[in-house]
Amino acid sequence: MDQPPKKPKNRLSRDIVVRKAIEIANHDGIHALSMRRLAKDLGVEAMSLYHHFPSKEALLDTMIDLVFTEIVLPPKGKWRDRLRARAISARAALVRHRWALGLMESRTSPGMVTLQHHDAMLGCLRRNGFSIAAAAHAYSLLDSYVYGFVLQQLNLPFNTFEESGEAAQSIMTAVAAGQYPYLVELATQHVLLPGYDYAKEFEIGLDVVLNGLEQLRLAN
Amino acid sequence: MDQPPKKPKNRLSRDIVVRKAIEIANHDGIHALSMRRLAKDLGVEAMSLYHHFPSKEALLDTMIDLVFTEIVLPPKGKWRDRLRARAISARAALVRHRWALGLMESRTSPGMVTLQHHDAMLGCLRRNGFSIAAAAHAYSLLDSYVYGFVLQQLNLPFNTFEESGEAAQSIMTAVAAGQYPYLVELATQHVLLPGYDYAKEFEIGLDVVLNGLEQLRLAN
DNA sequence: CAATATAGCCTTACGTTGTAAGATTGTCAA
DNA sequence: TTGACAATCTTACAACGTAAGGCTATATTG
Repeated sequence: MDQPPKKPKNRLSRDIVVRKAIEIANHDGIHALSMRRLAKDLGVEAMSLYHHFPSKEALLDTMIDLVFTEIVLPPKGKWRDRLRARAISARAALVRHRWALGLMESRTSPGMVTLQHHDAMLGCLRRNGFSIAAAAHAYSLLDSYVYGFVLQQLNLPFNTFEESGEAAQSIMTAVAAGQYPYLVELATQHVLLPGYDYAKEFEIGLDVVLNGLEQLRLAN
Repeated sequence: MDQPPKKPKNRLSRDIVVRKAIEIANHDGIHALSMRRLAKDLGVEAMSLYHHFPSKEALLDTMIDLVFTEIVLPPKGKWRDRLRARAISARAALVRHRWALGLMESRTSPGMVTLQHHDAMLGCLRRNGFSIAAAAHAYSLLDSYVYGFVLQQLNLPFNTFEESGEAAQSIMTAVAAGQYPYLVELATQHVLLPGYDYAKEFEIGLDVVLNGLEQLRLAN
């Protein structure tokens, strides 16, 4: 009845689990996140996780909700500045957690935090002269831009231009053959130039969108 | 040496395979698309598919490329009308194939068709008074809006409001408790009203974006 | 204090997945 | 007819999510 090094009893919790899951997804990609891998990183067996989450789906939902927690809507200030800050915050969060957008697509239930967030956004619009219809338009337009920009940023062709793959080879030959002249022009004379920052691209488009929102607001 | 019903020798081909794969994904969801299921629907064994595609990943890439084929950029007309038609065409294709957006995120190589498409878009801008920088901005803004709108449309909260689930229950109690007042307002007084069409929402935002592009064009 | 309940973790097992390796077959050329 | 080659099938394996139930340390109760 010897009692070997008594385990310190590091209990799990929903919070610890989901945080480690996000860590894995951020570090090794969402495909690397399996229940067994997650359990091992927590010093535990796979089935133990099911005492805290009914399924992997539920875990993924919780992860997304936690990402939305990182998106902040400033409570004070001019509506335009608040929406602008929130958009920038949202983009940052979604880029920090590259896996989040891809997960959103297949997720079913929005989650409390997400709903709360949407509600706050609509509130900001409604209390600043946007009619219900205009608020719907603005909400749709602004978030569409943010999500879409991130989606595009995450798999920009230029990311893969420098990659070494079999596919890259055939692409390069096509480029050399004079196909894609405008893509080449854009790459060589703009994107690949030193000092180019894609984040700036985001804010330029964002200001265009915000100008559009102002029109929507005034048009009633 | 009896020869039972001689098989008509329906040979496979990349095209037949990818088309059936899309059919399955459209009909039963992308999660239902396994190599075994796909093979069975083609009257074949799973491993036979690997003579036409090196991996499932390659198959998925090809599927996405085929979706992009459905996005048409009218070759003639005013640039604004062309871009508008393309955006509408793009949204239609991405909604027709709900799985495509979710796949884009994890895909690595763009594929010839996709690159060709991007190049045509840039060409339309460059040949209509957009500077390289302005073309980059416009390209980014327009596609971001389209992708983001579809992403949002595919998992709109309102889709799940009427669903019967455990999660829906807790949401409804929160709604009844007066949380999410602006979401409720939007739902009851706008979205859930007869005659509301989300497609119209898309075109409203699209025109705002196109107005913004015009500004970008004139500003240099 | 001892007895019992229970929450937290583990073991085992099943069906499904993508796909590696190699056998088998059907088709066409010589 | 023979041979070659391309297309298909058989078998097998490791990894996946997770159902069912067992074990054990801690908390609750008498």
